[in-house]
Amino acid sequence: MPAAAAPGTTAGTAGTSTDSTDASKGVRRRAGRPSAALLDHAGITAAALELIGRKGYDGLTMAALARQLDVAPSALYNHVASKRDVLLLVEDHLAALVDVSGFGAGSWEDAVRTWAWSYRDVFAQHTPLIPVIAVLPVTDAPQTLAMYETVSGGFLAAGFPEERIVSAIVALESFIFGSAYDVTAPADIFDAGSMASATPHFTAAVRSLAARGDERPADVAFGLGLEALITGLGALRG
Amino acid sequence: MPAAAAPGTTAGTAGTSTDSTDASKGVRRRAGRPSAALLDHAGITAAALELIGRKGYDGLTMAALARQLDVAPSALYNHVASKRDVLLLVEDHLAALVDVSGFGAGSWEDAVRTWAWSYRDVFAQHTPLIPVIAVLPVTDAPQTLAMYETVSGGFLAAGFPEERIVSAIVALESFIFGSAYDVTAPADIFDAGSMASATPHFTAAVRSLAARGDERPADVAFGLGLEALITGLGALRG
DNA sequence: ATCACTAAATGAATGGCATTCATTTATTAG
DNA sequence: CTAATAAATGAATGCCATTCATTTAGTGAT
Repeated sequence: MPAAAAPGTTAGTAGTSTDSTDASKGVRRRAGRPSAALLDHAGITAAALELIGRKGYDGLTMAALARQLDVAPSALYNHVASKRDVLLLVEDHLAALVDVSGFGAGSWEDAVRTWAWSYRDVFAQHTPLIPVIAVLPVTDAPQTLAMYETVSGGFLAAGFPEERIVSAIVALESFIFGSAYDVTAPADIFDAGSMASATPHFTAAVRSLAARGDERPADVAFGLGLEALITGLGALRG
Repeated sequence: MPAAAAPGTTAGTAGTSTDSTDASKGVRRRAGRPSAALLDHAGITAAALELIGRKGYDGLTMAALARQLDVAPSALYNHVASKRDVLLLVEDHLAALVDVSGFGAGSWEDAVRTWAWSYRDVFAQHTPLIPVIAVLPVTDAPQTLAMYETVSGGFLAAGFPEERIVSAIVALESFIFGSAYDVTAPADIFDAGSMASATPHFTAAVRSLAARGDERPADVAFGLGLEALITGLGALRG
């Protein structure tokens, strides 16, 4: 509270006072319907993404988001019902970044490879969304739905029996989500510390993994699992 | 604030007043060191688990946990540094529930099957822990470490090259964590709603899955992926 | 026995958070 | 011209984790 700018109690006729707090640009409307709406889903999504990029998910609060948009926090609730809705907007935006171009182009195996790696990479940057996505009814996430449609089409074209397609995709997705967390895990996550002597097999395994350390451990594990899934699931084709 | 019970400002000599608010049993010490400590890790863990079981993770607040233990919220901070620490205690307790008995008994494949299904089942009931586990340094989670030791030993005995063991376990774990979310997903998660006509392949696939609906979809997907991983990863053995 | 120390409790802040609500007003439809 | 509405405001509300000064009961050393 900089200087108690006497903001007109319950809005007199005071008109144009420049915005007080600290928002950059300057003059803001005091209330009422503006000539063009300040907020919409696209703007909220973009602001949320910028905020996430700058401050991370801890910095994504409704207040910060409102500040970014030069608007009062409560104004957001004219456009989204809850913070969860904001996360859904972000999620659906990200779904469009996943590379599904392989389906319809090369082999099914290569298409899955491209899709899975890019899917993991996108959400490794956004792990706080994973608990949301995992339980998200796809209904109100059109881009996400579009991704599923392309992938399903690819599986169908590759000869998968229709009733196995969703299960196969879910299995891959589960692996992808879990693997996204790995990417963000600290390097020393498997350091047993003082208990190392009590866990000889595990400690040795961790050490010998670290020994040959050109590729990132998370990438090695992901590659290993993904190839296994591609081979195993591919066998379901008719 | 029930009736402003005049709680003795900064603690007079008031002695024995029975606990006011609503805690059941009755007389509680007013301050100072009790004859035996009221709190320890085991008690906190047990209380947290009971609370989670009764109210879910939303009900697990430091205040509720303290109430459960008939203690002031701030007292918890003599034993844990943060709420995250409480979640770690819970996680480590759950790790001990995972069935690793297969390792050292039957085949490697069966051991992995038993382990993976039980691991998934345990954490499907506790998905809010997954983001915590996934980044958890194992150091201060002895039961979790014990699980890894047993599993590593099983892989080694089955002929896995040492430097592949951690990667293989991580791949399986990633799949398990991702799959744990599926179990809790709503049945209609893949209902495309009004957009169904725009996503014909996907919609058809969802429908044909639902058609043959004896087994839970999450279980079908998990079984499919797990068998693929077992086959694929098993091929790494020397 | 006494005394200093310390572990373990208290309860009263603190600051941040999402969300709600009565109110205001510019624009638009009739 | 007027009534309705969409979209903003800012002031609560209630919940949350966490901090802090303070108190006190045991414990170990002298």
